[in-house]
Amino acid sequence: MHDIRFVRENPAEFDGALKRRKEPPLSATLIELDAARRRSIGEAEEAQALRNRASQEAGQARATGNLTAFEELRAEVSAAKDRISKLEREAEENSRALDDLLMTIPNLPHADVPDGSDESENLEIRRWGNPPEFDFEPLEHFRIAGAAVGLDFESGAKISGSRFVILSGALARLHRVLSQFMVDTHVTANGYTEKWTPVIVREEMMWGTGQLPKFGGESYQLTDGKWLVPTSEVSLTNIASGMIVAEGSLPFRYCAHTQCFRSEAGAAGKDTAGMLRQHQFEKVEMVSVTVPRCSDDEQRRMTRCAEGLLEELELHYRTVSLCTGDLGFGARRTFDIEVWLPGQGKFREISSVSTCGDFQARRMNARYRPADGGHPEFVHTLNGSGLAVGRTLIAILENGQRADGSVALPAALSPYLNGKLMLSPEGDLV
RNA sequence: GGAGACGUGGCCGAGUGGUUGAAGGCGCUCCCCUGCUAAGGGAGUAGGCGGGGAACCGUCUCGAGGGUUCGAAUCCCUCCGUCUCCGCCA
Repeated sequence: MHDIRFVRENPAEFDGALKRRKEPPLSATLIELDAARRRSIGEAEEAQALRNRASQEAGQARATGNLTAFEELRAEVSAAKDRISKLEREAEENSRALDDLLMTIPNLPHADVPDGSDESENLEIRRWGNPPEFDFEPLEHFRIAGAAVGLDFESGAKISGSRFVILSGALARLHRVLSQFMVDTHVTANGYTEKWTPVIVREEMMWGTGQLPKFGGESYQLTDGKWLVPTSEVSLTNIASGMIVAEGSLPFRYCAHTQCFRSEAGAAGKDTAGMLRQHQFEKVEMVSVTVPRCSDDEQRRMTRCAEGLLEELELHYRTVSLCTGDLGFGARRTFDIEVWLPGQGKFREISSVSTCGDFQARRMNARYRPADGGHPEFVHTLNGSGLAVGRTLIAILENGQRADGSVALPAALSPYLNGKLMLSPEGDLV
Protein backbone atom coordinates (compact mmCIF):
# COMPACT_ATOMS: atom_id res chain seq x y z
CA MET A 1 0.00 0.00 0.00
CA HIS A 2 1.18 3.46 -0.77
CA ASP A 3 1.66 6.43 1.49
CA ILE A 4 -0.96 8.94 0.45
CA ARG A 5 1.26 11.74 1.72
CA PHE A 6 3.94 10.67 -0.70
CA VAL A 7 1.42 10.73 -3.53
CA ARG A 8 0.20 14.15 -2.46
CA GLU A 9 3.69 15.57 -2.38
CA ASN A 10 5.12 13.76 -5.41
CA PRO A 11 2.27 13.20 -7.84
CA ALA A 12 4.43 13.37 -10.95
CA GLU A 13 6.96 10.93 -9.59
CA PHE A 14 4.18 8.60 -8.51
CA ASP A 15 2.48 8.57 -11.89
CA GLY A 16 5.82 8.25 -13.62
CA ALA A 17 6.62 5.13 -11.61
CA LEU A 18 3.20 3.69 -12.37
CA LYS A 19 3.72 4.38 -16.02
CA ARG A 20 6.88 2.30 -15.94
CA ARG A 21 4.63 -0.56 -14.88
CA LYS A 22 2.16 0.19 -17.64
CA GLU A 23 -0.34 1.41 -15.09
CA PRO A 24 -2.50 4.45 -15.78
CA PRO A 25 -1.82 7.61 -13.77
CA LEU A 26 -3.76 7.69 -10.53
CA SER A 27 -2.35 10.56 -8.52
CA ALA A 28 -5.09 12.99 -9.54
CA THR A 29 -7.83 10.57 -8.49
CA LEU A 30 -6.03 9.75 -5.26
CA ILE A 31 -5.46 13.37 -4.38
CA GLU A 32 -9.10 14.12 -5.05
CA LEU A 33 -10.22 11.29 -2.80
CA ASP A 34 -7.72 12.39 -0.19
CA ALA A 35 -8.97 15.96 -0.27
CA ALA A 36 -12.52 14.79 0.24
CA ARG A 37 -11.37 12.57 3.06
CA ARG A 38 -9.48 15.31 4.82
CA ARG A 39 -12.28 17.79 4.40
CA SER A 40 -14.84 15.47 5.91
CA ILE A 41 -12.51 14.50 8.74
CA GLY A 42 -12.03 18.15 9.56
CA GLU A 43 -15.75 18.80 9.60
CA ALA A 44 -16.46 15.78 11.76
CA GLU A 45 -13.76 16.71 14.24
CA GLU A 46 -14.98 20.26 14.48
CA ALA A 47 -18.44 19.01 15.38
CA GLN A 48 -16.97 16.59 17.88
CA ALA A 49 -14.99 19.36 19.54
CA LEU A 50 -18.17 21.38 20.00
CA ARG A 51 -19.97 18.43 21.49
CA ASN A 52 -17.13 17.59 23.84
CA ARG A 53 -17.00 21.11 25.15
CA ALA A 54 -20.75 21.30 25.72
CA SER A 55 -20.74 17.93 27.36
CA GLN A 56 -18.01 18.87 29.77
CA GLU A 57 -19.72 22.11 30.63
CA ALA A 58 -22.94 20.22 31.20
CA GLY A 59 -21.17 18.06 33.75
CA GLN A 60 -19.85 21.13 35.54
CA ALA A 61 -23.24 22.80 35.47
CA ARG A 62 -24.84 19.81 37.05
CA ALA A 63 -22.11 19.55 39.65
CA THR A 64 -22.61 23.19 40.66
CA GLY A 65 -26.37 22.77 40.72
CA ASN A 66 -27.03 25.12 37.81
CA LEU A 67 -29.87 23.06 36.41
CA THR A 68 -31.03 25.58 33.85
CA ALA A 69 -27.61 25.67 32.22
CA PHE A 70 -27.38 21.93 32.49
CA GLU A 71 -30.64 21.38 30.59
CA GLU A 72 -29.56 23.84 27.94
CA LEU A 73 -26.19 22.20 27.41
CA ARG A 74 -27.73 18.78 27.46
CA ALA A 75 -30.03 19.78 24.63
CA GLU A 76 -27.08 21.19 22.76
CA VAL A 77 -25.18 17.93 22.99
CA SER A 78 -28.19 15.95 21.89
CA ALA A 79 -28.66 18.20 18.91
CA ALA A 80 -25.06 17.79 17.85
CA LYS A 81 -25.36 14.03 17.72
CA ASP A 82 -27.14 13.56 14.44
CA ARG A 83 -24.89 16.01 12.75
CA ILE A 84 -21.81 14.26 14.10
CA SER A 85 -22.88 10.79 13.09
CA LYS A 86 -23.63 12.00 9.59
CA LEU A 87 -20.25 13.67 9.29
CA GLU A 88 -18.48 10.67 10.75
CA ARG A 89 -20.14 8.35 8.29
CA GLU A 90 -19.13 10.61 5.46
CA ALA A 91 -15.52 10.72 6.67
CA GLU A 92 -15.48 6.97 6.95
CA GLU A 93 -16.85 6.48 3.47
CA ASN A 94 -14.32 8.87 2.01
CA SER A 95 -11.47 7.16 3.84
CA ARG A 96 -12.58 3.79 2.65
CA ALA A 97 -12.88 4.94 -0.93
CA LEU A 98 -9.29 6.09 -0.79
CA ASP A 99 -8.03 2.92 0.90
CA ASP A 100 -9.95 0.67 -1.48
CA LEU A 101 -8.17 2.24 -4.40
CA LEU A 102 -4.79 2.33 -2.68
CA MET A 103 -5.00 -1.39 -1.94
CA THR A 104 -5.26 -2.21 -5.64
CA ILE A 105 -2.23 -0.23 -6.77
CA PRO A 106 0.97 -2.22 -7.25
CA ASN A 107 4.26 -1.26 -5.66
CA LEU A 108 6.46 1.27 -7.41
CA PRO A 109 9.56 -0.14 -9.07
CA HIS A 110 13.00 0.52 -7.61
CA ALA A 111 15.08 2.92 -9.68
CA ASP A 112 17.38 0.02 -10.66
CA VAL A 113 14.61 -2.04 -12.22
CA PRO A 114 14.91 -2.21 -16.00
CA ASP A 115 11.97 -1.04 -18.09
CA GLY A 116 10.23 -3.65 -20.17
CA SER A 117 6.88 -5.18 -20.92
CA ASP A 118 7.40 -8.87 -20.26
CA GLU A 119 9.91 -11.51 -19.23
CA SER A 120 11.78 -11.24 -22.50
CA GLU A 121 13.07 -7.88 -21.32
CA ASN A 122 14.40 -9.04 -17.98
CA LEU A 123 18.00 -8.10 -17.44
CA GLU A 124 20.55 -10.84 -16.90
CA ILE A 125 22.92 -9.77 -14.18
CA ARG A 126 24.86 -12.93 -13.44
CA ARG A 127 25.53 -16.41 -14.70
CA TRP A 128 27.20 -19.25 -12.90
CA GLY A 129 28.64 -22.50 -14.20
CA ASN A 130 28.15 -24.08 -17.59
CA PRO A 131 25.43 -26.23 -19.02
CA PRO A 132 26.36 -29.90 -18.80
CA GLU A 133 27.36 -31.51 -22.04
CA PHE A 134 25.69 -34.67 -23.26
CA ASP A 135 26.62 -37.04 -26.04
CA PHE A 136 22.95 -37.84 -26.42
CA GLU A 137 19.75 -35.83 -26.57
CA PRO A 138 18.94 -34.87 -22.94
CA LEU A 139 15.40 -35.68 -21.88
CA GLU A 140 12.86 -33.83 -19.85
CA HIS A 141 12.70 -35.11 -16.28
CA PHE A 142 9.58 -37.25 -16.69
CA ARG A 143 11.12 -39.15 -19.62
CA ILE A 144 14.33 -40.10 -17.85
CA ALA A 145 14.02 -43.79 -17.05
CA GLY A 146 15.33 -43.67 -13.50
CA ALA A 147 13.04 -40.75 -12.65
CA ALA A 148 9.91 -41.83 -14.50
CA VAL A 149 9.62 -44.86 -12.24
CA GLY A 150 8.96 -42.58 -9.28
CA LEU A 151 6.61 -40.13 -10.97
CA ASP A 152 3.03 -41.34 -10.74
CA PHE A 153 0.94 -38.78 -12.57
CA GLU A 154 -1.90 -41.24 -13.17
CA SER A 155 -2.51 -41.83 -9.48
CA GLY A 156 -2.09 -38.14 -8.74
CA ALA A 157 -4.75 -37.31 -11.31
CA LYS A 158 -7.07 -40.07 -10.11
CA ILE A 159 -6.89 -38.94 -6.52
CA SER A 160 -6.71 -35.17 -6.88
CA GLY A 161 -7.05 -34.16 -10.52
CA SER A 162 -4.72 -32.65 -13.03
CA ARG A 163 -1.52 -31.00 -11.86
CA PHE A 164 -1.08 -33.36 -8.95
CA VAL A 165 1.56 -36.02 -8.74
CA ILE A 166 2.56 -38.82 -6.42
CA LEU A 167 6.27 -39.24 -5.94
CA SER A 168 7.36 -42.73 -5.19
CA GLY A 169 10.36 -44.53 -3.73
CA ALA A 170 13.77 -43.02 -4.23
CA LEU A 171 12.33 -39.97 -5.94
CA ALA A 172 10.12 -39.19 -2.96
CA ARG A 173 13.13 -39.55 -0.73
CA LEU A 174 15.26 -37.36 -2.94
CA HIS A 175 12.57 -34.70 -2.87
CA ARG A 176 12.34 -34.83 0.91
CA VAL A 177 16.09 -34.80 1.35
CA LEU A 178 16.46 -31.75 -0.85
CA SER A 179 14.25 -29.71 1.45
CA GLN A 180 16.30 -30.86 4.44
CA PHE A 181 19.49 -29.82 2.72
CA MET A 182 18.09 -26.40 1.96
CA VAL A 183 16.76 -25.66 5.44
CA ASP A 184 19.90 -26.97 7.07
CA THR A 185 22.03 -24.72 4.91
CA HIS A 186 19.95 -21.65 5.71
CA VAL A 187 20.09 -22.37 9.41
CA THR A 188 23.76 -23.31 9.72
CA ALA A 189 25.37 -21.12 7.06
CA ASN A 190 22.95 -18.30 6.22
CA GLY A 191 21.76 -17.06 9.58
CA TYR A 192 18.09 -17.87 9.21
CA THR A 193 15.86 -19.04 12.02
CA GLU A 194 13.84 -22.05 11.04
CA LYS A 195 10.10 -21.70 11.51
CA TRP A 196 7.41 -24.29 11.25
CA THR A 197 4.31 -22.43 10.15
CA PRO A 198 0.63 -22.87 9.43
CA VAL A 199 -0.32 -23.13 5.77
CA ILE A 200 -3.87 -22.04 6.55
CA VAL A 201 -4.12 -18.33 7.20
CA ARG A 202 -6.72 -15.72 7.99
CA GLU A 203 -7.94 -13.64 5.12
CA GLU A 204 -6.35 -10.45 6.41
CA MET A 205 -2.91 -12.04 6.10
CA MET A 206 -3.52 -12.45 2.37
CA TRP A 207 -4.27 -8.73 2.21
CA GLY A 208 -1.14 -7.95 4.17
CA THR A 209 1.25 -9.58 1.75
CA GLY A 210 -0.72 -8.43 -1.28
CA GLN A 211 -2.39 -11.58 -2.62
CA LEU A 212 -5.70 -9.86 -1.99
CA PRO A 213 -7.69 -8.09 -3.22
CA LYS A 214 -6.49 -8.70 -6.77
CA PHE A 215 -5.11 -12.23 -6.90
CA GLY A 216 -7.47 -14.31 -4.83
CA GLY A 217 -8.22 -16.36 -7.93
CA GLU A 218 -4.77 -17.86 -7.86
CA SER A 219 -5.18 -19.35 -4.39
CA TYR A 220 -7.52 -21.73 -2.64
CA GLN A 221 -10.01 -20.51 -0.08
CA LEU A 222 -11.49 -22.83 2.53
CA THR A 223 -15.13 -23.02 3.48
CA ASP A 224 -14.52 -21.10 6.70
CA GLY A 225 -13.08 -18.16 4.80
CA LYS A 226 -9.44 -18.88 5.50
CA TRP A 227 -6.89 -19.45 2.74
CA LEU A 228 -4.28 -22.01 1.84
CA VAL A 229 -1.01 -20.16 1.43
CA PRO A 230 0.36 -19.90 -2.11
CA THR A 231 3.76 -19.42 -0.46
CA SER A 232 4.93 -19.35 3.14
CA GLU A 233 5.91 -15.75 2.50
CA VAL A 234 2.38 -15.10 3.71
CA SER A 235 2.84 -16.90 7.02
CA LEU A 236 6.39 -15.74 7.66
CA THR A 237 6.06 -12.09 6.75
CA ASN A 238 2.87 -11.67 8.73
CA ILE A 239 4.66 -12.72 11.88
CA ALA A 240 5.67 -9.06 12.04
CA SER A 241 2.18 -7.76 11.31
CA GLY A 242 0.70 -5.35 13.81
CA MET A 243 3.92 -5.15 15.78
CA ILE A 244 6.23 -2.37 16.83
CA VAL A 245 9.64 -3.94 17.36
CA ALA A 246 12.86 -2.42 18.63
CA GLU A 247 15.24 -1.37 15.89
CA GLY A 248 17.97 -3.34 17.63
CA SER A 249 16.04 -6.57 17.22
CA LEU A 250 16.12 -6.30 13.42
CA PRO A 251 16.77 -7.88 11.04
CA PHE A 252 14.49 -10.86 11.40
CA ARG A 253 15.59 -13.70 9.15
CA TYR A 254 13.14 -16.56 8.96
CA CYS A 255 12.99 -19.62 6.80
CA ALA A 256 10.39 -22.32 6.49
CA HIS A 257 9.81 -25.44 4.50
CA THR A 258 6.12 -25.71 3.64
CA GLN A 259 3.56 -26.93 1.24
CA CYS A 260 2.30 -24.25 -1.12
CA PHE A 261 -1.01 -24.26 -2.93
CA ARG A 262 -1.87 -22.49 -6.13
CA SER A 263 -4.94 -22.86 -8.23
CA GLU A 264 -3.09 -21.26 -11.14
CA ALA A 265 -6.40 -20.24 -12.63
CA GLY A 266 -4.76 -18.37 -15.44
CA ALA A 267 -2.21 -20.99 -16.35
CA ALA A 268 -4.36 -23.39 -18.36
CA GLY A 269 -2.28 -25.27 -20.88
CA LYS A 270 1.02 -23.98 -19.53
CA ASP A 271 3.68 -26.52 -18.57
CA THR A 272 1.20 -29.37 -18.50
CA ALA A 273 3.81 -32.10 -18.83
CA GLY A 274 5.83 -33.20 -15.84
CA MET A 275 5.85 -31.75 -12.36
CA LEU A 276 7.05 -28.25 -13.16
CA ARG A 277 3.73 -26.60 -12.36
CA GLN A 278 1.56 -28.22 -9.73
CA HIS A 279 -1.36 -27.13 -7.58
CA GLN A 280 0.51 -28.37 -4.51
CA PHE A 281 4.24 -28.05 -4.20
CA GLU A 282 6.94 -27.57 -1.63
CA LYS A 283 9.13 -24.59 -1.16
CA VAL A 284 11.75 -23.47 1.28
CA GLU A 285 11.15 -19.79 1.82
CA MET A 286 13.32 -17.06 3.24
CA VAL A 287 11.85 -13.90 4.70
CA SER A 288 13.75 -10.94 6.08
CA VAL A 289 12.40 -7.96 7.94
CA THR A 290 14.79 -5.02 8.07
CA VAL A 291 15.10 -1.32 8.68
CA PRO A 292 14.69 0.64 5.45
CA ARG A 293 18.34 1.51 4.97
CA CYS A 294 19.35 -2.16 5.01
CA SER A 295 16.84 -3.69 2.65
CA ASP A 296 18.85 -3.27 -0.55
CA ASP A 297 21.84 -5.04 0.96
CA GLU A 298 19.57 -7.66 2.45
CA GLN A 299 18.12 -8.44 -0.96
CA ARG A 300 21.58 -9.02 -2.38
CA ARG A 301 22.44 -11.16 0.59
CA MET A 302 19.28 -13.21 0.26
CA THR A 303 19.87 -13.70 -3.43
CA ARG A 304 23.32 -15.02 -2.65
CA CYS A 305 21.84 -17.47 -0.16
CA ALA A 306 19.61 -18.92 -2.86
CA GLU A 307 22.38 -18.94 -5.45
CA GLY A 308 24.69 -20.67 -3.01
CA LEU A 309 22.33 -23.62 -2.84
CA LEU A 310 22.42 -24.05 -6.60
CA GLU A 311 26.19 -23.82 -6.56
CA GLU A 312 26.39 -26.51 -3.90
CA LEU A 313 24.11 -28.62 -6.06
CA GLU A 314 26.32 -27.91 -9.08
CA LEU A 315 23.44 -26.53 -11.11
CA HIS A 316 24.06 -24.01 -13.84
CA TYR A 317 21.96 -20.90 -13.39
CA ARG A 318 21.56 -17.28 -14.26
CA THR A 319 20.15 -14.45 -12.25
CA VAL A 320 17.95 -11.86 -13.85
CA SER A 321 16.49 -8.62 -12.63
CA LEU A 322 12.83 -8.60 -13.53
CA CYS A 323 11.78 -5.75 -15.76
CA THR A 324 8.91 -3.48 -14.78
CA GLY A 325 6.43 -5.49 -16.81
CA ASP A 326 7.28 -8.77 -15.09
CA LEU A 327 7.40 -7.44 -11.55
CA GLY A 328 4.93 -8.91 -9.07
CA PHE A 329 2.25 -6.78 -7.41
CA GLY A 330 4.01 -6.18 -4.11
CA ALA A 331 7.59 -6.17 -5.32
CA ARG A 332 9.80 -3.13 -5.67
CA ARG A 333 12.56 -5.15 -7.25
CA THR A 334 12.89 -8.85 -7.92
CA PHE A 335 15.83 -11.03 -8.79
CA ASP A 336 14.79 -14.30 -10.35
CA ILE A 337 17.21 -17.15 -10.34
CA GLU A 338 16.73 -19.43 -13.32
CA VAL A 339 18.19 -22.89 -13.38
CA TRP A 340 19.27 -24.57 -16.58
CA LEU A 341 16.99 -27.43 -17.64
CA PRO A 342 18.77 -29.44 -20.34
CA GLY A 343 15.61 -31.38 -21.21
CA GLN A 344 13.86 -28.15 -22.12
CA GLY A 345 17.01 -26.41 -23.26
CA LYS A 346 15.91 -23.42 -21.23
CA PHE A 347 16.50 -21.54 -18.03
CA ARG A 348 13.49 -21.85 -15.74
CA GLU A 349 12.65 -19.92 -12.59
CA ILE A 350 13.66 -21.76 -9.44
CA SER A 351 13.81 -18.83 -7.06
CA SER A 352 12.46 -15.33 -6.87
CA VAL A 353 13.91 -12.86 -4.40
CA SER A 354 11.93 -9.69 -3.88
CA THR A 355 12.15 -6.61 -1.78
CA CYS A 356 8.82 -5.03 -1.07
CA GLY A 357 10.14 -1.94 0.68
CA ASP A 358 7.48 -0.74 3.10
CA PHE A 359 4.64 -1.79 0.79
CA GLN A 360 3.63 -4.90 2.71
CA ALA A 361 4.57 -3.36 6.05
CA ARG A 362 2.00 -0.61 5.53
CA ARG A 363 -0.67 -3.14 4.67
CA MET A 364 0.04 -5.23 7.74
CA ASN A 365 1.09 -2.34 10.00
CA ALA A 366 4.52 -3.75 10.79
CA ARG A 367 6.74 -1.13 12.37
CA TYR A 368 9.91 -0.64 14.36
CA ARG A 369 10.85 1.94 16.93
CA PRO A 370 14.01 3.75 15.86
CA ALA A 371 16.94 3.43 18.25
CA ASP A 372 17.13 7.22 18.55
CA GLY A 373 13.69 7.21 20.15
CA GLY A 374 11.79 8.67 17.23
CA HIS A 375 8.32 7.71 16.13
CA PRO A 376 7.66 4.21 14.85
CA GLU A 377 8.42 3.65 11.19
CA PHE A 378 7.45 0.93 8.78
CA VAL A 379 9.87 -1.94 8.36
CA HIS A 380 10.96 -3.28 5.01
CA THR A 381 10.07 -6.83 4.07
CA LEU A 382 11.79 -9.21 1.70
CA ASN A 383 11.08 -12.71 0.60
CA GLY A 384 12.79 -15.25 -1.55
CA SER A 385 12.59 -18.89 -2.41
CA GLY A 386 15.49 -20.94 -1.33
CA LEU A 387 14.48 -22.97 -3.25
CA ALA A 388 11.41 -24.37 -4.95
CA VAL A 389 11.88 -28.02 -4.01
CA GLY A 390 10.09 -29.73 -6.90
CA ARG A 391 11.86 -27.64 -9.48
CA THR A 392 15.18 -28.32 -7.83
CA LEU A 393 14.43 -32.01 -8.11
CA ILE A 394 13.66 -31.56 -11.80
CA ALA A 395 16.90 -29.66 -12.31
CA ILE A 396 18.94 -32.34 -10.58
CA LEU A 397 17.32 -35.05 -12.69
CA GLU A 398 17.73 -33.29 -15.99
CA ASN A 399 21.27 -32.07 -15.34
CA GLY A 400 22.52 -35.38 -13.94
CA GLN A 401 20.93 -37.69 -16.46
CA ARG A 402 23.00 -40.23 -18.35
CA ALA A 403 22.47 -42.12 -21.56
CA ASP A 404 21.35 -45.30 -19.83
CA GLY A 405 18.54 -43.55 -17.95
CA SER A 406 20.38 -43.28 -14.67
CA VAL A 407 21.00 -39.99 -12.88
CA ALA A 408 24.18 -38.84 -11.13
CA LEU A 409 23.33 -36.89 -7.99
CA PRO A 410 25.29 -33.94 -6.58
CA ALA A 411 27.87 -34.72 -3.90
CA ALA A 412 26.37 -32.15 -1.53
CA LEU A 413 23.50 -34.56 -0.92
CA SER A 414 25.79 -37.38 0.10
CA PRO A 415 25.23 -36.99 3.86
CA TYR A 416 21.50 -37.16 3.26
CA LEU A 417 21.62 -40.21 1.01
CA ASN A 418 24.07 -42.40 2.86
CA GLY A 419 26.57 -41.73 0.15
CA LYS A 420 24.36 -43.23 -2.54
CA LEU A 421 24.73 -40.68 -5.30
CA MET A 422 23.22 -42.51 -8.22
CA LEU A 423 19.66 -43.06 -9.29
CA SER A 424 19.68 -46.28 -11.30
CA PRO A 425 17.70 -46.71 -14.54
CA GLU A 426 15.33 -48.80 -12.44
CA GLY A 427 14.77 -45.85 -10.11
CA ASP A 428 16.74 -47.12 -7.13
CA LEU A 429 19.37 -45.28 -5.12
CA VAL A 430 22.67 -47.02 -5.53
C1' G B 1 -18.56 -30.32 19.66
C1' G B 2 -20.17 -28.78 25.24
C1' A B 3 -19.18 -25.22 29.43
C1' G B 4 -16.80 -21.04 31.31
C1' A B 5 -13.33 -16.91 31.55
C1' C B 6 -10.94 -13.08 29.34
C1' G B 7 -9.40 -9.09 25.41
C1' U B 8 -6.25 -2.04 28.53
C1' G B 9 -0.08 1.64 26.34
C1' G B 10 6.67 -1.40 23.70
C1' C B 11 5.65 -5.41 27.58
C1' C B 12 3.23 -6.85 32.34
C1' G B 13 -0.78 -5.14 35.02
C1' A B 14 -4.58 -1.66 37.94
C1' G B 15 -8.93 0.54 36.92
C1' U B 16 -17.33 -0.72 37.29
C1' G B 17 -19.88 6.21 34.75
C1' G B 18 -17.12 12.33 35.08
C1' U B 19 -9.58 16.09 33.59
C1' U B 20 -8.40 8.25 33.18
C1' G B 21 -5.04 8.55 27.37
C1' A B 22 -5.47 5.77 31.50
C1' A B 23 -2.29 4.01 38.67
C1' G B 24 1.85 0.82 39.43
C1' G B 25 5.80 -2.20 37.57
C1' C B 26 9.22 -3.61 33.61
C1' G B 27 11.74 -1.88 29.45
C1' C B 28 13.81 2.34 27.02
C1' U B 29 15.95 7.68 26.82
C1' C B 30 18.26 11.79 29.31
C1' C B 31 20.36 13.88 33.83
C1' C B 32 22.56 13.36 38.86
C1' C B 33 25.30 10.40 42.31
C1' U B 34 28.74 6.52 42.63
C1' G B 35 36.53 5.08 41.54
C1' C B 36 33.91 1.34 38.20
C1' U B 37 31.29 -5.11 34.26
C1' A B 38 26.81 -3.58 41.16
C1' A B 39 23.46 -0.21 43.19
C1' G B 40 20.79 4.46 44.09
C1' G B 41 18.07 9.29 42.94
C1' G B 42 15.36 12.57 39.40
C1' A B 43 12.83 13.53 34.77
C1' G B 44 10.73 11.81 30.32
C1' U B 45 8.42 7.90 27.36
C1' A B 46 1.25 5.32 23.44
C1' G B 47 -0.51 5.18 18.43
C1' G B 48 -3.46 6.94 14.22
C1' C B 49 -5.64 10.98 11.76
C1' G B 50 -6.40 16.42 10.76
C1' G B 51 -4.39 21.51 11.12
C1' G B 52 0.44 24.26 11.81
C1' G B 53 7.12 26.08 9.59
C1' A B 54 7.38 24.99 14.67
C1' A B 55 5.94 25.22 19.65
C1' C B 56 1.41 23.38 19.78
C1' C B 57 -3.88 22.64 18.98
C1' G B 58 -8.01 19.40 17.73
C1' U B 59 -9.90 14.52 17.19
C1' C B 60 -10.15 9.25 17.48
C1' U B 61 -8.39 4.78 19.81
C1' C B 62 -8.67 0.61 26.40
C1' G B 63 -10.41 -6.37 20.53
C1' A B 64 -14.35 -4.53 16.48
C1' G B 65 -19.16 -2.53 15.60
C1' G B 66 -23.68 -0.69 17.60
C1' G B 67 -26.70 1.10 21.91
C1' U B 68 -27.85 3.64 26.85
C1' U B 69 -26.19 8.52 29.00
C1' C B 70 -25.14 15.49 29.23
C1' G B 71 -20.77 12.10 29.86
C1' A B 72 -18.25 4.98 29.10
C1' A B 73 -12.20 1.49 29.38
C1' U B 74 -16.19 1.20 33.00
C1' C B 75 -23.49 -0.43 31.76
C1' C B 76 -26.30 -3.21 27.49
C1' C B 77 -26.31 -5.89 22.56
C1' U B 78 -23.80 -8.18 18.34
C1' C B 79 -19.46 -9.92 16.22
C1' C B 80 -14.27 -11.30 16.23
C1' G B 81 -10.22 -13.26 18.86
C1' U B 82 -7.61 -15.70 22.90
C1' C B 83 -7.41 -18.89 27.03
C1' U B 84 -9.18 -22.79 30.53
C1' C B 85 -11.98 -27.28 31.62
C1' C B 86 -14.72 -31.48 29.47
C1' G B 87 -15.43 -34.59 25.03
C1' C B 88 -13.09 -36.45 20.55
C1' C B 89 -8.50 -37.10 18.23
C1' A B 90 -2.88 -37.08 15.10
